[in-house]
Amino acid sequence: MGYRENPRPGGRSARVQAAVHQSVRDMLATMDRAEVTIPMIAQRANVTPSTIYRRWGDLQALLADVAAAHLRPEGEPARIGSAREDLEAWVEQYADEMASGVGRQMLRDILAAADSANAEKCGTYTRYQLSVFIARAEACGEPFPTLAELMDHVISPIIYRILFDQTPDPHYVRKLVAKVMRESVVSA
Amino acid sequence: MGYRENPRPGGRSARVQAAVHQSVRDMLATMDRAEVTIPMIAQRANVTPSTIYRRWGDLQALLADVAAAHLRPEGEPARIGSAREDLEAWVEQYADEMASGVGRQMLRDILAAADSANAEKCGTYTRYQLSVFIARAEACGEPFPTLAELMDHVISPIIYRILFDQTPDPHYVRKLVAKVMRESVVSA
DNA sequence: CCACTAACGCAAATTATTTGCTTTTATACA
DNA sequence: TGTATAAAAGCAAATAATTTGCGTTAGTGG
Repeated sequence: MGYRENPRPGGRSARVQAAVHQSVRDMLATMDRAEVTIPMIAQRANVTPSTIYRRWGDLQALLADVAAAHLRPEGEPARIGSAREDLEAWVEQYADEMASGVGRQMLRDILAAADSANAEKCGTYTRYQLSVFIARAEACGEPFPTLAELMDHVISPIIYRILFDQTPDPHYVRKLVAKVMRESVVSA
Repeated sequence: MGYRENPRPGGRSARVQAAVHQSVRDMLATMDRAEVTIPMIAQRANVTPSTIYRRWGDLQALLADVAAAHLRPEGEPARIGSAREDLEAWVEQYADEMASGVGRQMLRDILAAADSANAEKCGTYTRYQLSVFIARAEACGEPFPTLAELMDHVISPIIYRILFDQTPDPHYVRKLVAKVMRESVVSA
């Protein structure tokens, strides 16, 4: 009865999941989110609507699932130079992606879902990425903010602005990073 | 054809709006959000479903409207002592309310709506409340953070935690306020 | 008091969702 | 290799939500 969280790769279930996810991405790219329906997604994915209803429950949950999958990091963030430079580059790209139309919509879909599992997942992704920079800095003996400081004073303000409709521009993002770095130096 | 944003008070339209809002609040208090439907809301409000569909569009939008109405501040925040004390008390209550089950759900409803007008409204409410503390501090010559500092380093982290499922506890909230106050003193 | 129109009610038509039952298909084990 | 098993998919009927056209009501301004 229960659907497994991570279907065995290559199985039928995995194929259906991939087809449905792809279908959702296609539709979101083509048309307005408000006119996307489960029957349409099902048709494009060559699947019956009831399959989607049984597996995901409703549109909200499906969209949240697709969004979370998209937001999952591919690997470790790029290494350019110092941990600070790496962080700056990463945050700037993060802000850009989240503030884009698609990114914003994904955020909303994730937060709107009744089940907060995807939201948690997202937070975990971000914390993981940041912890990589922290580890690098530590390895070099470079002074660096803590994870909590980065989450509270860099990530949170960016996300807040995006959600409440004030796009964070690159200059603003750099200022946030600069500030948190300055404080970490002082306290070190 | 168009529905006016603020119906004339006392008119039929205003009565319908009040009845529907009340109905929504009643239902959210009684039952799970997932089982609330427009036909049910309509019945309890003694209104036809089509009235609700025509006026609000869909459940998301209606819930966002109700939530935004609930979040609108009643008046100026309480005056207890210094601006700092006032701020501390207010933020603590703000965090509590937003982190509660109902508050969290309202936040989500507001953010999930296709139209971001309600989200913006909410942000404006918060900024307005904070600006009152700033004005008070200025009147007393008390050093105080700027609006941007408060939004970025107090409000944003609180909201982020709530949305991504880490309830901010009172101690954490006090620390945020303490930190932003400390910095404002340094820079003054 | 009358004309005007935004907003509502009603009901039929459409569309989405749920559900019981059947069939398919991976997988584990003989 | 088969064969048993169970998870997940398909199908179709039943239910529920949404949309829409049209007639009615009730505030508003003349």
